[in-house]
Amino acid sequence: MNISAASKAAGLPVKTVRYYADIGLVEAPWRSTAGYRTYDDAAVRKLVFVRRSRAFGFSIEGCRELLGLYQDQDRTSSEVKRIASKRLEEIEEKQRELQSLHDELAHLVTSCRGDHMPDCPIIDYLG
Amino acid sequence: MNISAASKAAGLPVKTVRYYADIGLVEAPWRSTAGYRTYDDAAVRKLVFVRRSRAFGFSIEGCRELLGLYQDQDRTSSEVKRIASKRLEEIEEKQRELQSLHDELAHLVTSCRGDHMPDCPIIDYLG
DNA sequence: CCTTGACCTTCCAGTTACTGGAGAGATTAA
DNA sequence: TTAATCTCTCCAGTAACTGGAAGGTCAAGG
Repeated sequence: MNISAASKAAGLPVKTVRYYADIGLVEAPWRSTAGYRTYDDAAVRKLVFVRRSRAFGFSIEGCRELLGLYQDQDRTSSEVKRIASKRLEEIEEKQRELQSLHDELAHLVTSCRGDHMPDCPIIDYLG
Repeated sequence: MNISAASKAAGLPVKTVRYYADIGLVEAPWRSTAGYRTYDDAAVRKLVFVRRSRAFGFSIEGCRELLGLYQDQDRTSSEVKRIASKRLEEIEEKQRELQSLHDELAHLVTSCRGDHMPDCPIIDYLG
């Protein structure tokens, strides 16, 4: 499988697949005589794994760690759960931040008349 | 006021204040003979304005736009409200994303036993 | 056999909003 | 005078790609 077939199969842009190979996250298992990256099903599965992990907001380094566990027959589910729980806490922290941001901004937007006059509680609050 | 005094007054790192000057967001009104940036209260107020805007998640360009309105006597509150509402929608969109991410990941984490065995629904889901 | 077009390669630059550090000049206190 | 503390500019790095240039490869059609 050349890179474009692999990228389609994995649901990732070609550029990203190449990038993941460059940083040693998911390397192409072989190169053709012309130097073309050649992927097999196992490599594509790793790419999909990374795509899904990224969708959960794991960093590249987090993906690297998860991918290591994915391929490790001796892993324990507690290791995986620990990493996932950490990410879940980050998400919850972000949610709390966004919630207070939302409430504050929503309040300001509501209290702004939005007319042709310059007076504005939003600007007042920021200034 | 030299840059460190201004940065303390504005609640921003010196590096950031210099950066804002470099990109023409909030420039120092004067320079000393030695070339030191010199700030006055009005400039500090602008820096504070930018800090608060950034805290709401506005991009630098968004801050530039808001700052323009802040200093524009002829602004209308509807312009401000439009920009703030846009940001509010972005926040709400992000909240929805995070919520579904959270629910999905929380479900996986809950269903993982987290023991010494390799079997793990989280890994299964990602792979 | 040749050409055309799609594909592949590497390398470099740009994105966002800073942050860190080097090297050098200015100012201030002891 | 000297040491410490500013301040300056410029360069590089961060995260995770993305776009583009310049050039090699391959398969199909004429």
